[in-house]
Amino acid sequence: MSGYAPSEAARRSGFSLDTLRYYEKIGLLADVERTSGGQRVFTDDDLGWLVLFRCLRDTGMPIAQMRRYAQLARDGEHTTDERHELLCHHAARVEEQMRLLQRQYDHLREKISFYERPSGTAAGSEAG
Amino acid sequence: MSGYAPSEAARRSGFSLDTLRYYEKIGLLADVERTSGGQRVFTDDDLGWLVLFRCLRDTGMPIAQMRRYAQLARDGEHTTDERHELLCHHAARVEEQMRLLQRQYDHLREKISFYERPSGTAAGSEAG
DNA sequence: GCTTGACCTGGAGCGCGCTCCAGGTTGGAG
DNA sequence: CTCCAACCTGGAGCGCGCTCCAGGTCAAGC
Repeated sequence: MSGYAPSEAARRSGFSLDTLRYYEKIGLLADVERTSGGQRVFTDDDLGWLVLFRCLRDTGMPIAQMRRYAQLARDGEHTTDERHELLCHHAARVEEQMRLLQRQYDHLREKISFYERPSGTAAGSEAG
Repeated sequence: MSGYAPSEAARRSGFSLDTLRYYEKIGLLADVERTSGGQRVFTDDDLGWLVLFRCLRDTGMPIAQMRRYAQLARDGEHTTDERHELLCHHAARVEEQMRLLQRQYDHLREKISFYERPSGTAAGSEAG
């Protein structure tokens, strides 16, 4: 149930081995277990963190902020308010990001439509 | 109507002066006009390109691909099919990007909800 | 016991997209 | 004519997030 070799953790999380080591090195993952010989053993809990990191990374959170979040979580229950706030601020940024992406996607689609309509007028400057 | 000083072009495009120079240096902007003394003069057409570059950049297109598009446009009418295809492929990637962003945003919102619901069970591993 | 592939460490290197700098030139206001 | 802010060039440097490397260790299968 728990206790994954590095390669298995990489497969399940979608992060590379190097990235897993890197995340530990910079303090995103802390206290990763080891075998007596020193090889890493990832738990389900670690995997849960990795899922969260993927979510935050895919939504554009800088690593420094993920570190902060992880540190707060390690600091205990009394940091829940701050963690909550951190995630909410991030969510707001993501919403803005989604709006911008949608807007620029619409521009792109409009641009594409000029290549598809009969052969008419070139509306915006060059690049028709 | 046309003929903007660098600072004005920067203001209107939202790119920094350094970025405008950089874009010219790497061949995104070509044949930017100059005064007799060598200072740049940006045209409405240049501004149009910059608007396009911002759209492509904001949607995550790598600069190498923007260069390719710009070069094709300079190469003339017979490249319209290829340009169209390039933009369509990019649009498809943007759609995928939007889906991923939405999915991860939903995860994030779910995570946030655990901080907001009464005080119940910690569903996903740690980081509650 | 031996082999072999997965794993370890510390540290250097990379790819991207700018950003900054030094040292010199330009050009419009007064 | 003088001044000074805006501009020029070539090239170095940066911040991010990994990614790769050398040289060595571990552990499961035969």
